[in-house]
Amino acid sequence: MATVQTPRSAWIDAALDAMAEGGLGAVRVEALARTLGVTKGGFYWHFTDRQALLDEMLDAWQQAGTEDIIAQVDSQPTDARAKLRRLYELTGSANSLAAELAIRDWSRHDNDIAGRLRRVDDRRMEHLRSLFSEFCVDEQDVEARSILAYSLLIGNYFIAANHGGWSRPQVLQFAIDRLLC
Amino acid sequence: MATVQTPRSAWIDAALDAMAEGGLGAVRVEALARTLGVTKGGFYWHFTDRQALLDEMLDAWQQAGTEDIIAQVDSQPTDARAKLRRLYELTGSANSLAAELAIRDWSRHDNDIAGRLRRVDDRRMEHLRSLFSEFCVDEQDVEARSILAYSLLIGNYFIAANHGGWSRPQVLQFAIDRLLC
DNA sequence: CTCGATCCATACGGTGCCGTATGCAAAATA
DNA sequence: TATTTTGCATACGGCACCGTATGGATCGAG
Repeated sequence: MATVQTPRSAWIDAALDAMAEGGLGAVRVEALARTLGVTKGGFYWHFTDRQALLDEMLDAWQQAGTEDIIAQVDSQPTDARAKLRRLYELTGSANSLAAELAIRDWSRHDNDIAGRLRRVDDRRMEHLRSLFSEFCVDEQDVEARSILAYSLLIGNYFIAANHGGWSRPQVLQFAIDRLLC
Repeated sequence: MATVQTPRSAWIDAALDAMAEGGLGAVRVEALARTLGVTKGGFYWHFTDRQALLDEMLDAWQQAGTEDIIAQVDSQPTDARAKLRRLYELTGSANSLAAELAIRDWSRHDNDIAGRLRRVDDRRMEHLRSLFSEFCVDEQDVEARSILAYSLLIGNYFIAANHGGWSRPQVLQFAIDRLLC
């Protein structure tokens, strides 16, 4: 076979999946090896140790969770309101947010992770500000809508509540409509 | 000494503190024993096993994170808007939300935890609905504001972004003002 | 003062994981 | 075909934790 059998990216993807399902504690070398159908002998050929995998996993998450999504949203030839609605569609379908809970949890007791998370949050908030600024003049209003919109993005993923007669997508629409006044 | 030396509640408090700082993986019997200045010999006298501690810890969190806060907010003889502002003050100062990230992370791969979390989120959303209903007539508006307010509560704790010239409390005020129209 | 209950110390076996060492087979290269 | 490189298997030592067993110390009740 010309292609690599289980490339680095396979380990990184498996690590992200494990992180999404079981948190940081589930990102175990031997467990990942089992899901990939190999033993950890191969892992330590690709990576020096577990920390190296975690670093590359975080790099991949940072890229996919910010720049990739932002580029996909901004590539649409529409106005800011449509871009914001598109943003909620993308983050809802894609599972790029799946590992976020574990990473945010992780960041509380790891300064390196906290720094990465701050850069991600800053980048996303900056993007939201640029979108809201296209139809809001008051800077305080822009900042308020941005933090509300970002909180809604996070909350929609993290909150498990029911909504009586409405579905979650419906309630999400109500909230978005209110943010886009 | 007439009082118990290290009662069950001491173990539970220590467990919540460890959970808040290091997540579920930090709630270790031997580590808690070290912080309490004893050995795990005492732990296994109070609790049958680690799971029993986790159960009681979750019971305490559920009570403190919902009913205690709701009672404290509703006891004020003010209108709904003032109660909502008070809610943000309480959740900001108290560290009852400190363990939330770890619990939300935990809930993704544990059905028991997911059920507890759903009850907590439902209870909090129900409380928010009752408050917003006091000055909003439209039910969709109430639901939209409630999910936005709850998301903001969660987001304020989970999001690490900076806000340029503004402080986080300032931005929080902007957002709250917008929710209370 | 005795005695039982309460609370903890110490020591142990078992498990799951990390990282290393070494061997081996298939593929690339020459 | 001979040789190197690539990717993984296997086996091992070490560590941290869980849970158990057992003994000891302290305190209140009688």
